[in-house]
Amino acid sequence: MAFYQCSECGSRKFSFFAESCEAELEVIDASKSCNNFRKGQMFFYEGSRPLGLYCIKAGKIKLFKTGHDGKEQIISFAQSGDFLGYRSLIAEELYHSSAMALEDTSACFIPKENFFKLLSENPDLSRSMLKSLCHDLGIANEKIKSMAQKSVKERLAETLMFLQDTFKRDAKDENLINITLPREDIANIVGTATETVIRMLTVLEEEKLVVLEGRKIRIQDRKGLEKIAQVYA
Amino acid sequence: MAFYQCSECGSRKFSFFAESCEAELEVIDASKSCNNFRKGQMFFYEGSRPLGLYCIKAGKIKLFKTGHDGKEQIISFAQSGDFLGYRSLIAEELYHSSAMALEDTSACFIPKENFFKLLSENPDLSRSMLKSLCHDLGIANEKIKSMAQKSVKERLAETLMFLQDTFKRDAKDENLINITLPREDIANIVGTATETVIRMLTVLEEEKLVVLEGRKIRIQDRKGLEKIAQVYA
DNA sequence: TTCGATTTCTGACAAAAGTCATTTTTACCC
DNA sequence: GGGTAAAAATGACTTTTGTCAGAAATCGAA
Repeated sequence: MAFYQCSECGSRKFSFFAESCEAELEVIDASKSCNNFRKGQMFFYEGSRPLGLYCIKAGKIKLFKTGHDGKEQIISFAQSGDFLGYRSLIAEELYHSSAMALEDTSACFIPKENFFKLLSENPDLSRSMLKSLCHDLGIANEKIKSMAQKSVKERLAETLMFLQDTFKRDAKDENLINITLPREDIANIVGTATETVIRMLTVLEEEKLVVLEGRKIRIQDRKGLEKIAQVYA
Repeated sequence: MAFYQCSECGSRKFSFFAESCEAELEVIDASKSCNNFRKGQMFFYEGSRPLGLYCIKAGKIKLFKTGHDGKEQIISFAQSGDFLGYRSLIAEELYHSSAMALEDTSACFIPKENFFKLLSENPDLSRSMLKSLCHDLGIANEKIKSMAQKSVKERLAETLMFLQDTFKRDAKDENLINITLPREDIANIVGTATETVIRMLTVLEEEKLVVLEGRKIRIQDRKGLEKIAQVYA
């Protein structure tokens, strides 16, 4: 397995290590291991014990929970520069969700002891994670409101914009959502049935808001989607 | 307005200041102000700028978001020992929710500069908040799954148990939910219509799981509720 | 390229939950 | 302690979304 130095990593600027000094990067290098994950491979499963965290170098990952009937609920995505699996680690809990690679992924694993040492020795890291968690909690609360109050169509519009924004980083065509998800996965973000997503996508296409290009989705009228999603109260 | 010293405060043991030393408590005392809020009074409104945070001495508060049609979504509650309004403060955002006293409440206000100073000087505070936020984010994600996958009846059962657990601290009768909420507020936690909550409560009463005592709700069969809520996968 | 499997799409129907109108009950205030 | 406004409860009906079955399209591997 190849080893990638943090100092050479192009994803570092997107990560919590963006501001870390050379000395700290060397400490991280000394404790980490680099791994490749094939599309479909699992990082961890709900209910298992966190032993550290992953810092994503390249690739895309979905984080999801599994309901009593086996249906997935996608909670979030991770991509280059993101930390993966740190929420449960810091909370000192078992994993509350599972993580699966959506494409071939390369990631570095930092064992928990080393990570906690970094955290206690670096107030800036601690502060930036604190800030990021507060932001994420705000997003989660907003999602709860959406689930409670918005229709499937509104939530789908919201989700399409979210996907566009989230994966625009290395998009060649910024209006073409830069991740290919089966309709089932989209349904598992929106929180509805696959058939309902399919029907609603057809409606959005009829309304000239999106264009369906096979499995890819093009955002045709972002303003129109925002209006439907009722982003503005 | 009376002033309460942190060192004398009975709620401190439930707060992030539980482990703070005398010296730190004096620093907090020096910067804070104590306030009383009448039932129905607002702490802050969605969209306004955080100027600090509240530490609750006594009383109960609801945190909620308002949807485009004016419907509230209750996000969480705060009670003695809880910090209020720190998520937006730390994220450096405008408030994403509003906070209203559900009963007469007494709380101390800590201005943001003083709080950030405390945070930067006290790694233990920072670490315990980090841990707590990670825990809360886990709860929020679980709620998203519930909203997406569970029926109203299942979510109501979940909510009743949540209310019992959350407010059991100074309950005289542990099976009687120790907070009186109108059905509308319960609906705004569950994420459904008021009439639906009323109907489902009737069903749960018919099934001998709860007893409705006016506006108060008694948990008759906790195990039965757990079964309905599908807490166990 | 072609086959086979998976995914997408469509239709018919069922179930869950929302809405609106009205009655009954409760809590609260003088 | 009675009157009143608010909240809870109930009923009828509508809308939204889910489910199941089956057809069409797409994708990926040989």
